[in-house]
Amino acid sequence: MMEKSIKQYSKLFKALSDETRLRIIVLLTERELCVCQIEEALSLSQVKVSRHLTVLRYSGLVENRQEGIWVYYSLAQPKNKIEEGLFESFRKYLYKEDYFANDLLKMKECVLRPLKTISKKD
Amino acid sequence: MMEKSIKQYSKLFKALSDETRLRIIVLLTERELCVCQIEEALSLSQVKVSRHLTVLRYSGLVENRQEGIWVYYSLAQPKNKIEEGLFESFRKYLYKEDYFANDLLKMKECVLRPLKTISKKD
DNA sequence: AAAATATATACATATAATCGAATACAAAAT
DNA sequence: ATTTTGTATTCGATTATATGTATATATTTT
Repeated sequence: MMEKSIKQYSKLFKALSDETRLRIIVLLTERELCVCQIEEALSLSQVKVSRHLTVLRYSGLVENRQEGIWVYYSLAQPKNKIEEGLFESFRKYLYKEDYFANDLLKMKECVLRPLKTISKKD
Repeated sequence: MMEKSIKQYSKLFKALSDETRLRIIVLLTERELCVCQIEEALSLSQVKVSRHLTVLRYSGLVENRQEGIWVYYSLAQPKNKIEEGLFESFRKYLYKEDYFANDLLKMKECVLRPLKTISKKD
C-alpha cells in the first residue's frame, strides 16, 4: 500500500519524539540493558521505563529477550536507510552531548555492579 | 542548560512525526515553495498546510520569506549533526519511495505553471 | 475606494499521549 | 507453598495534537 512508507517514517519519528525514549535509545546504542538497569541509570520509575520500552518495542526500534526474571532490551536491526543513518548519528554524535553523556556514564556504573544490588528509585 | 539538548532533539523528532509535515519536508528538500504550491502538490486544504508549516517553523526546521502576497518556505540550515544527517538521508533515499516520489512529481508539475497572479504582473 | 487573493489565526472538538498509583503476572528464592 | 523480585498492565486524570469551519490580516488588482 502506498501509505505504508509514510506511516512507517512518521511512526519512527513519533517514537523518538519523547525525551525519555530518546534517553533510553541512546543508552541502548551502547549495549543491551534490562529494565531495572535503565531505571537506575536514568533515575526513573519502573512504570515509566517499562511503558516507554513498550512503545519503543511496538515501533520496532527495540527488541527484547527474557532471561529468568529479567527482560533485556536492545536496539533492533535498522529497517531502512533512515533508521540506519539515525542509529549511526546517535552513536557518532549524541554521546558527546552533556545530558546523554551523563546518562551513559551512570549506566556504565550501574552495569558494573551485579543486578541484585541495584536499588529502587523513582 | 543541561536539558536543552535533549529537548532540542525530541522537538525535532516531534516535528517530523506527522505524516503531513513529513511530506512537506520532503518537498522542501527539493526546493523552496510557497504555501499554495504545497497545497496543490499534496492536495491538502489551505488551513492544514499553513498550520503544519507554522509548526515546522517553530521547530526551526523551515524558514519563510514573504514576497508580495506569497510566503515562501524553505528548509533551514541544519542546526546540528543529527539534522544534517537527516536532511541528507531524506534527499538520498526518501524521494525513491512511492508516496514521496508521487508528491515530488506532482510538485514539479505545479511549479512549471506560473503562480496565477504573476502572469498578469509580467 | 472595493474586490480578489494568499496566508494566518480563533474557536470548538475529537483523538491521542503521558503520567502516577495501584495491581497483576511470572520466575526465583525461601 | 509462600514470599520476593523484576516487569507489564489497568485505571483515571491531565495535557497535548490534529482537524474543520469560520474569520482575520495583508497585499495586490481593479
